[in-house]
Amino acid sequence: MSEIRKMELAVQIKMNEKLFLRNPELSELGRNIIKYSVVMIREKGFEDFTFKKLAQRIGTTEASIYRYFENKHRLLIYIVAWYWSYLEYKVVFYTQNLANPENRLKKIIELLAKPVTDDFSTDYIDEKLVYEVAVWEGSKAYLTKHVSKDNKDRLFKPYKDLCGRIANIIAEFNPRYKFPRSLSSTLLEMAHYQRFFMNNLPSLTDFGEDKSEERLYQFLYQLVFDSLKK
Amino acid sequence: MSEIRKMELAVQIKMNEKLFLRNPELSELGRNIIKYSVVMIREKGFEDFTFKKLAQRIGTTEASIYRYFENKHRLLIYIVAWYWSYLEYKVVFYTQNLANPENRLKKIIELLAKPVTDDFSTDYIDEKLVYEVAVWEGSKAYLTKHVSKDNKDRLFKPYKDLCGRIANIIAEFNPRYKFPRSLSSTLLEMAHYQRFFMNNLPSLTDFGEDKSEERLYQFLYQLVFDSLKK
DNA sequence: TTTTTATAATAGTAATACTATTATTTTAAA
DNA sequence: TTTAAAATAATAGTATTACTATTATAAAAA
Repeated sequence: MSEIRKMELAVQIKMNEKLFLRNPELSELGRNIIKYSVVMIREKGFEDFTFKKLAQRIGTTEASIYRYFENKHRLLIYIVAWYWSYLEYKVVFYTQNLANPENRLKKIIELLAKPVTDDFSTDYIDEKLVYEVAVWEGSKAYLTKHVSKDNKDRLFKPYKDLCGRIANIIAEFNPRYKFPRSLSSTLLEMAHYQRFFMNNLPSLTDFGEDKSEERLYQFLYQLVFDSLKK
Repeated sequence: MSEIRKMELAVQIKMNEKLFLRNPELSELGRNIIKYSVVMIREKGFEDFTFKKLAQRIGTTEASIYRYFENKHRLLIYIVAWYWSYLEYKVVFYTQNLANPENRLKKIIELLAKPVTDDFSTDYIDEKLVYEVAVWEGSKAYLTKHVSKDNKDRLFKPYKDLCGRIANIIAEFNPRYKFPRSLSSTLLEMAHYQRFFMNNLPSLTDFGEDKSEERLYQFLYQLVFDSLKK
């Protein structure tokens, strides 16, 4: 039974061609590159992660990894893009049955603040680790001098799509609110940053002592709905 | 006259000893390291910035720069810490004469959203450039595997101090609001991120087309005061 | 079966991030 | 004023990183 359900819910994220040189999904080596890069970036941090170390870990060579990704920054963008696509998939899945925008928004905030309940099988990718990589390293994907060039290549499309989708729900909930997109990106960023602060720089938050996911949720909930109260 | 006023308002930021190996303020070479690292990080982005290139630019050697800073990441932390200290100084200066917390908060949001009016002389540091470095590279100061170790060395104290100061004003304005510190860090982060988005990933904001600083200000103002309405 | 094509490994290079040692300048003591 | 000590900076390295050109091997097609 669980086999069948797993197959029904199996997620296949369609990735933009510009994100890679060769599609890593289509070979054992490629899938290993994704899987273990996520593991190692989490372990070492992005700065200490190198293609050489990854190659050693998965029993291949640096040059072979370079045939899949131009460089390690592109690989990071790939992972982060996968994460946002995956999250959008979840958002769509869990909100499609909800009638009014208020409930949809509430559900989204819940997904953001209380993430990663291993609900979809994504074969070779560990979604919990990808989430952590997104929190710790996600901003580095776009905080570069070549952000505009990368943006033209649509590398950030998954993030912008999700942001736009949430902004639409915000606008539906309160059409008179002036900043739906900024509120949406604030929600997305703060879901990550407040969690990072809670765990690592707790005095920047009000839920550092008990590291309470519930209070993080409440903060985001209030932030959004106080802004949208009519 | 302007000479005298300049002297009166000249800012001397006291920096934590752990931020450097040798105090760069105390030598011509040290001051050049700070001044031109800010220039070059802005020009090239932090990833492409190296001590070697900096050494060439200011006519010294790599090894000499290493006598001041352990590595380029520590130099970034120094610059960002200087920025937050400078901003806190400004906050104190511009709010000391304001009686009620509402006006103080309003002033702070103004300072954050409409920054860098060359009001204080800071001799060798270009505050406009430092602000831009803080926006583009600031998060990289703490988004590392050694954030906790760095935090124990109090490297992020200036950021946490400013965050705490604003949180206190928030709590004074509305003592029943539950998340003053998280709202404060959200305000600080979003002042940077929404500006970065506005200029580089405009569809994540609602002020991308006209790049309107005024609307960015309004967004932050509403975000804070809608949360604090009693 | 042979040829083509796809894929991966070998063997490099230039640049980066440092460090140990030596040289020079400044300061202080004799 | 001279000499010794201390502070400061430069030289000359090394190991690692980020990448590339070329060669080898395996798979698919003719």
